[in-house]
Amino acid sequence: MNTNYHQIWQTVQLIPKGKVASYGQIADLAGLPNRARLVGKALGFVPDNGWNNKAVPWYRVINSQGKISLPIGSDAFERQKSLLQDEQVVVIGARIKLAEFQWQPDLAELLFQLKF
DNA sequence: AACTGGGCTAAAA
DNA sequence: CTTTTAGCCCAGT
Repeated sequence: MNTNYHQIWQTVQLIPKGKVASYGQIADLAGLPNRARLVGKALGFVPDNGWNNKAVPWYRVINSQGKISLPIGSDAFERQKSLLQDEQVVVIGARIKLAEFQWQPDLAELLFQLKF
């Protein structure tokens, strides 16, 4: 697989349970500025069934407006919403409440984990 | 070598 | 609050 995808998945794994981050934020932290769309694409490849959905918590990534980016009412949307709610994240409609952008990574720790 | 369409964004209306 | 607009970048085709 693409190196960029690994960089992205790796960064997404750093989002703590019960918190969320935006596509752009993940792109920046992964060292890929201005590539939010790539993050969306990369997350689309993460299997959401069984064991793997906890290895890479794709559902903790939302858009810059604080909302779930998937089409409202789609299966994928409902899946993301319930996975977030399982972690006590409040979701009203597509909008995330209480957990918006509250993930503040420790930069030193982040860089360490990314093996920079 | 184009061309296209995305799980995007910031700013403006 | 919402929708639009105009940038944006690149993997896949």
